[in-house]
Amino acid sequence: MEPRLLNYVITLSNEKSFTKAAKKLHLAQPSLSYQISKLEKELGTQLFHRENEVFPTYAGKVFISHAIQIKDQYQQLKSEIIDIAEMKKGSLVIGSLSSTGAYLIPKTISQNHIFMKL
Amino acid sequence: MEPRLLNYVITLSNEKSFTKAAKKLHLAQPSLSYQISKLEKELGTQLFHRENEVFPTYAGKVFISHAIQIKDQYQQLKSEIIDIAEMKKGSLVIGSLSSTGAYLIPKTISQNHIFMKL
DNA sequence: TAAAAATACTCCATAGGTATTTTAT
DNA sequence: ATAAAATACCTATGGAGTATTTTTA
Repeated sequence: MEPRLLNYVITLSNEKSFTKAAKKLHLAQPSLSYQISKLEKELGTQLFHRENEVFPTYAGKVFISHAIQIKDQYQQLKSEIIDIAEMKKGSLVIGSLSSTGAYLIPKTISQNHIFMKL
Repeated sequence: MEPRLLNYVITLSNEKSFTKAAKKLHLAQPSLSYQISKLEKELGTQLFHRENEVFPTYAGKVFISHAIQIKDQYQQLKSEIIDIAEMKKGSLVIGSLSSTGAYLIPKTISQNHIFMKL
């Protein structure tokens, strides 16, 4: 169950229509129908009622509340890693008084296990 | 980035070897190498050092700590939904004194929005 | 009867496999 | 020289598209 699917469910719940949700997701309507029904089969329960409106079942509501959390965590993961990646490319300039700095800076760096590329 | 991939990273970090991790994951070694390097390209940073041992970079460590949390949440999501699915299939027998029960039970059920299939 | 969802099929992207080469000790 | 990772190539599963049918209000 990929995070893409989580988004399908969340969007369908907001739009209350396969056609509208598919449009928002830049997806063909049958593709969305297929993914949702495949997921429902996998879980062994319906996630949505299809009556005059499309709306989440109890299981669907539980699914959605988790889905939102998982989506957030993915987002956090990605942005943290990207920050680290950018950091590696950047550079850090440290300034200090020459008298104390000449001794203290190398010592502090080495004691804190910072990897240096000179 | 599918949850399957999260597991690949976690396992590789534990096994400290592509060959061993691939075996644990019931995967061919080149498939694992491919997935990891593809992920590293996508994120723009290495997740593992490949020296005399395979071990996570700083970015790798951050990734893994998030990955574990996300995996857990997926697990929770799945088991909660499956519980609900099973519940639907089961049945609940309610017993009571006939005098009070005849009046109180239907009233209580209706007031609590429980769906009944008789 | 007119809309929205489901079904049937087709195609293509990519995950994963096997064979092989490269690298590092 | 050996063991492990990377690369090259191939196959097949399944995600997504178009066309169509079914359903329901």
